[in-house]
Amino acid sequence: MSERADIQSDEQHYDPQALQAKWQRRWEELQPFRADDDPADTRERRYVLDMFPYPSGDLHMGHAEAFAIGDVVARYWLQRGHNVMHPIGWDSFGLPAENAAIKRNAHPAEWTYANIDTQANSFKRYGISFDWSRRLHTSDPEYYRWTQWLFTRFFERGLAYRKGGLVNWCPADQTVLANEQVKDGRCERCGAEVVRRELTQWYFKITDYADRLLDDMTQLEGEWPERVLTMQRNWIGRSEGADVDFAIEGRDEPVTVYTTRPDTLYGATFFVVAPDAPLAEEIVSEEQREAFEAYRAEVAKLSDIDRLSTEKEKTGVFLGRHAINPVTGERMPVWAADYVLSDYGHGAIMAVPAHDQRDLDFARAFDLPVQVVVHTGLADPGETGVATAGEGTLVNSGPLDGLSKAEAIKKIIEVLAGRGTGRAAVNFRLRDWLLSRQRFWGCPIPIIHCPDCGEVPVPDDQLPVTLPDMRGEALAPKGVSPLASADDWVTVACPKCGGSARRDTDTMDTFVDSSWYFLRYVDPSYEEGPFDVEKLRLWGPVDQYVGGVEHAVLHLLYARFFTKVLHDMGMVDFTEPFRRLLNQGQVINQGKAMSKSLGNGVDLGQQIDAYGVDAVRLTVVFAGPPEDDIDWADVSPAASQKFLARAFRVMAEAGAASAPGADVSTGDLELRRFTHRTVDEVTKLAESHRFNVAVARLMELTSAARRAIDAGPGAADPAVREAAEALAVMLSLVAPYTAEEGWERLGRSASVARAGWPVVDPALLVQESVTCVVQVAGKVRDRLEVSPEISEAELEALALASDKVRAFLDGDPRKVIVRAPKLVNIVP
RNA sequence: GGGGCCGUAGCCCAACGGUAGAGGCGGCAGUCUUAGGAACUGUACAGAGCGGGUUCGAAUCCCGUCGGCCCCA
Repeated sequence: MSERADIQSDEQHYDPQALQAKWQRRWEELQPFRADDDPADTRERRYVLDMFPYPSGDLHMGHAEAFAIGDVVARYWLQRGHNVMHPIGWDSFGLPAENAAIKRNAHPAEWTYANIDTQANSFKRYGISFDWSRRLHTSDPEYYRWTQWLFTRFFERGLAYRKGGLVNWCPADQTVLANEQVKDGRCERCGAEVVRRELTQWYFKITDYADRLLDDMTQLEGEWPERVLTMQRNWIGRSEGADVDFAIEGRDEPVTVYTTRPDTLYGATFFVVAPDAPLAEEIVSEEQREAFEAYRAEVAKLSDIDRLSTEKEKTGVFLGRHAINPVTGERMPVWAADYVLSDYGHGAIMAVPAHDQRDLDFARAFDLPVQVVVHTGLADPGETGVATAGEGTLVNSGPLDGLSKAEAIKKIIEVLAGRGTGRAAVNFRLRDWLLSRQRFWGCPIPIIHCPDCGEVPVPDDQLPVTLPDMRGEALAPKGVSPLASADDWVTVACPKCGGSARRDTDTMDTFVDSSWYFLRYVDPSYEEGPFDVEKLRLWGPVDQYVGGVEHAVLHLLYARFFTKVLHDMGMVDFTEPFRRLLNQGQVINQGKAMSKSLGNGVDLGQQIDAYGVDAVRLTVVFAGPPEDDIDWADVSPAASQKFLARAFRVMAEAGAASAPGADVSTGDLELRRFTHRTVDEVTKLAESHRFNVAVARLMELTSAARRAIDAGPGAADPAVREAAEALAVMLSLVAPYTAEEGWERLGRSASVARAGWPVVDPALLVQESVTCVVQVAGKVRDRLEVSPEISEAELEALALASDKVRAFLDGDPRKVIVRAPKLVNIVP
C-alpha cells in the first residue's frame, strides 16, 4: 500500500489497473454481452457495429476513439433493455501483411494472425462490450469461401465481368486500383502517383445500380451525416442531358457524344476526342498521324491531376478530320486533346467555347471560332476569355431562338429525336468497380480460364479456392500476380470440359471482403451459405454503424451495392445495410496527424498504463462531439482519472453507509431532484449522441452527491445511494471498470452493464420555482423567483412592479413581451 | 471555379431565437500538508472572427467579408 493510506482509506483507493484485471476475469465468466439469437427473446433487437479493423499492429488512438464511441451506443441500448448484438472481426486480407511477409521471409498469415491476437487482447483490455462468439476474419477460408461464392453469383447474374481498357495502376503497390481508391490522382493507400495502363481486368457492374444507390439515399436522410450523403451523390454524379450523334466525314457510323448542354448545339464549333480513346486512333488522317502519335505518347506520361488542372496550358492536335454539326450542317474540325478523358461519356465531346470555360481556353489557344448562342447579358466570351455558362436567352440557334435554357434543352431533344440523331440521356460519373488485384494476400477470384469453354466459375462444391502456400521473396511484386508463378496451383482441369485450364491468378480487392461481413456476424460459422438468412431477418439491418469518414465513397458505397444485389437475389429483406451512421473524428496531436516522422505519436498502450482504460475512454468521449477531431495536446487523461476516482469514492462511501433496497422516498429531496433531472438529461443526450455533454452531467451529479455526503444529509441518506447507483449505471457506458467496481461496492450484483437504465420519476422533474429574467429593451434589469405555473398577466404585473425595472422606465411601456415563466421583456 | 461545415474565456468545449457558461484543462487564492503532490473550497478571464440586416430580443436566422477544414471540379 502506498503512503496515501493515511489520507485515503484502503477501501476507497482507486486503482484502475487492479480493477481491469479483476473485471476482465469476471466478464469472461458472466458473458454479459452475448446477443441472443433465440426468436423467443422478445426484447427489441439492436445491431451496433464498428467498422472492423485492419490488423496492422496493435490498436492505436484512432481505434480508441471509434470503439469507445460505438461502445457507448451498444452499452446504452443494453441498459435500455434491448437485445444488443455488438460483434467484432478483422478485415484481415491486404497488402501490409504481404509486404511484411516479403521483408521477413514469412507467410502473410503469420504476421496477420499475430496482429489479430494482439488487437483482440487489447480490445478485451479496453473493455469493449463485444460478443466475442461472433468473431470472424476475412482471410479465413471459411469466410472467403463465401466471398468467392458471392462472386460466382455476381458472375452468373452478369454483375461480374472482365473487360480490357485503361486502368489506374499504382507503381508502388504494383497493382491496379479502383477509381474510388484514387484520390487526387494518387494511390489512396500509399500516396504514389497513379498511372494509366491498358489491362484486362474484372469489374463489378455497380453502374447498373447507380440510380438505386442514389434514390435510396432518401432512406438515409437525417440518419447519416449529410456530408457523406453529399459525397456519395457527387461520386455517383448523375447528370441529365442528351446523346447527340455527329457524322464524321469518311466514317460510316456517326459518333455519339454526351452533353449536359444540348441547348448550345448551335454554338458547337469543334469536336474533341480523348487522345487515348480508340476513336482518335481510328479516325486520325494519314497526314496528322505522326503528330497525333507523338501527342498521345506525351499525354500518356501525364497523370489525371495534370490533365485536368485548370492551371495547365491547353494542348492538343488536329486529327485532320471533320465532324458535321447535325443542326447547322457546318464542318467542325476534330481535335484530340488531353482535357477530355476517355472514360467520360463516350470519350468525345462537342466543344461549345462560348459557354464552357475549358472549351474556350482551348479555342483561344488554337484560334478556333467562338459562337455565342446564349445571350446572358455578359460580355462576349470571345473578347473576354470568360465563358458564360449561366442562364440566358437562346440566340443564333434557329428554332431555339428566344427560348430559355430549360425550354431549349427540351426543344432540341425533340428536334434531334425526330430526326433520329439524338435523344435524352442520363450520364453517371460512377464507373464500374475494378476488383482485380495483382497481389497475393487476398481472396482468389474463383474463375478458371479454359481455352475451349472460356471463363468458367469454380463450382460451389469446390469452394473455397484456397491460396497456395507462398512466402517471402515469392510474393515480391512483379507487376503480375504472385499466384501466376504457382504452376501447380494455376494448372487445373476445366470444370466444364475437363480439359487443361488455368486458374485466374488475381485476387479480389479487399473492399469485396468488407462489403458483406456485417451480414455474416449473425452466424459466422454458418455453412449453408454466406449468412443465415433467417437469423439476418432477426438482426438486420445494422441499427448503428460507427466508423471514419474516409470510407464515404469506398466501403460504404460498395456495401450498399452488395446489399442491393443480395436484396435482388432474395437473400436480404432490406435495401440499405446501415440505418444510422456516425463518423467519429480523428485523434491528432499538436494540431497534426500522428506520424513517426513528426515524432508526435501517442501510444494507446502507454496511455492505458499511465491512466487506466476508463480514463482513456472517458477522455476521448468527453473531449468533444464524437465527429470532431481530438487533439491529444488539448485533453487531459489525468483529469479524467481524477474524476473517476471521485466518482468511485462517492459510490464506495454510499455503499459502505447503506444497503440496497432502502426507501428512496425518504431521501433528501434536493439531491433526488438533481439525480432525476440528470438521468433525464443524460438519456436525451445519449439518444442524440452528445456524449461529451452527458459526461459533463455525470460530473455534476458526482459533485452533487459529494456535497450531500460532506455537507448535507450524509452518506447513509437513501438519496445518496440513489444518486450513486444512477451514477454507476450511467457511468458504465464510458467507464465500465469503475462502474462495475462501484456497483459491487453498492452491494449490487454484477454486471452493472445489465443493471437497467435508471427510471425517471416525472414528479421529481417539476421545479418549485424558476428564475424569471426581466429585461428592459433587451437588457437584464431584474430577476424574480416565481412559480413555474405563473400566468402571463401575473408575471407582467410582477415585473412592472419591480423597483429595479421602474428605474429604467419613464411612463408607460410601449410593449411588454411575456414568456412565462422564464422571461419578460419590456419595451419602453 | 462551385458547394458544404466551422470560428464562443489562455485552451478543449456547452447553451429550444430569450440571463453568454453546463463541464473540463490551465491560472490564482485558500483548507490540509514539514514540503511537494493528492484531496477539498473559492475565484478571475470572453460579449461571440469582422461588418451589415431581420426581431421586443441574435452566439443562434439572413446577406457580405476574413480565416480554417472538407467535397466536387
